[in-house]
Amino acid sequence: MNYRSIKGTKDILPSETPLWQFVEQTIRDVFHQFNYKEIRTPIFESTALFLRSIGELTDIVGKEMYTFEDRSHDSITLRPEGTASAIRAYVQNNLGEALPLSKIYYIGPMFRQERPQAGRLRQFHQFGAEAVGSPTAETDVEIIAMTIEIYKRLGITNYSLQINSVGDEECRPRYKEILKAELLKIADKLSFESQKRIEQNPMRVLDSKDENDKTLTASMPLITDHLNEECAKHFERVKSLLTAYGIPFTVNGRLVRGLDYYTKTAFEITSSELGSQDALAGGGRYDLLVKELGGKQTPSVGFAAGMERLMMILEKKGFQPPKQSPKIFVAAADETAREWVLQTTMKLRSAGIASECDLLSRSLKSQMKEADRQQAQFSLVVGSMELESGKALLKNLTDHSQQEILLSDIVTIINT
RNA sequence: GUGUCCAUAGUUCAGUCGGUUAGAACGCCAGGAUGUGGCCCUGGAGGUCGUGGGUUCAAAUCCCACUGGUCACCCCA
Repeated sequence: MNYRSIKGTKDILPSETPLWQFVEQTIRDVFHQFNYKEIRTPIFESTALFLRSIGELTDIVGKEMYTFEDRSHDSITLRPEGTASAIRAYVQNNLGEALPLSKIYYIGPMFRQERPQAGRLRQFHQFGAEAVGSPTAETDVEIIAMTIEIYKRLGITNYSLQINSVGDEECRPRYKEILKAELLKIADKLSFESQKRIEQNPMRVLDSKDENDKTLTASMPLITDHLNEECAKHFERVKSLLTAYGIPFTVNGRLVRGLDYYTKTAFEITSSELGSQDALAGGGRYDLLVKELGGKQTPSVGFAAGMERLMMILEKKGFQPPKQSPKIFVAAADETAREWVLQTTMKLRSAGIASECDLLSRSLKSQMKEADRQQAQFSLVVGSMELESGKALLKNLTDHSQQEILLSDIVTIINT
């Protein structure tokens, strides 16, 4: 094999696209029912946008971005996530001037250069939504409820929702100092990775998977106990609304997301059906990002979710998307009928009926086999006899029944 | 980026202590008294055994490197 797709990228084959299309349609249906409108942004942006929004110290920016210089020597990056582009577009196009609240969604490919593994690709697909312009807890909960509605709609029930509040620009730095001081006391006992994080990203240490780190930090102060009044109130409101909506959740005071722009609410949905990459979706509030990217101070909430991970669960459950098969296969019994068959197939298609006929000059038996393989609902065999009499047998391939029909009526018969 | 395991028809796999024509199932193609699919029967096509080196009289089989896949770490969708 001479050429292969790039490591960590995958072809989505004709046998798989029906599932993709079905899932995408379900997602769009939910978004539209929550009145979110689609935004489509370019899949590459200036590198600076991601540095500024995601944060220079995050893993995404530090070691995962596909960054290159184009022929004009501009630094370009393939988007590693969707929020930065969406907010850039929001600011650039002054969407905030047209409406007090913009509810937008996106769906498409993202790129991160990591070592591939189960549930992790270099080109993967995310869907997500942003509610730009609302500070209320009601909006946080709408975003969470909408995410969950998508999984519910697809019959995925085996997930768990974890929430946290990561504070705001006032209480988070204060908490970070307290935490840092505690961590420094035991720094030499922590894992190498955690030691590196104490200075720049101390909250990450609490999120470490290292067993030893976990026990060492078991009694460390949590951000949820150090929120200022506003953040604490907001968090309480989120929790009580979730409860009121009947959405189960657990509070995880150690939850930190991989992007620096989150404030107040952060959440993650995980599934035990997945491998060690078990996050189905994540999101939260980002009240500072719009201003950071040159817009007005605009409180916002959003989430992003992985398509592939969602589909891994559906496949595991044996989920079958609706079939995309022709309604009728028109077969030619002999050479004289071939032209009629072609024309009739075209006529059926023009009438909006998915139809197929033989293009390989094959025997009638082969044509019938093809009709079966394609899972056509009906077959119609036409030869010189039928052309002469103007009648033919229409066969239902599911229940094997046949009925004689007038060739001139074929379109209306199939249409009913 | 580090590590694990793996690499044989289109697919999933078998292939003994290295031994000469590399197999199966499914799929694909063609037939089964001359114009009807699915099941069944018969026949057929299809593999430089991932690539390159090495050991050996002899390598799909043993060794090394590379490439790719896989899973895990890290991190996350």
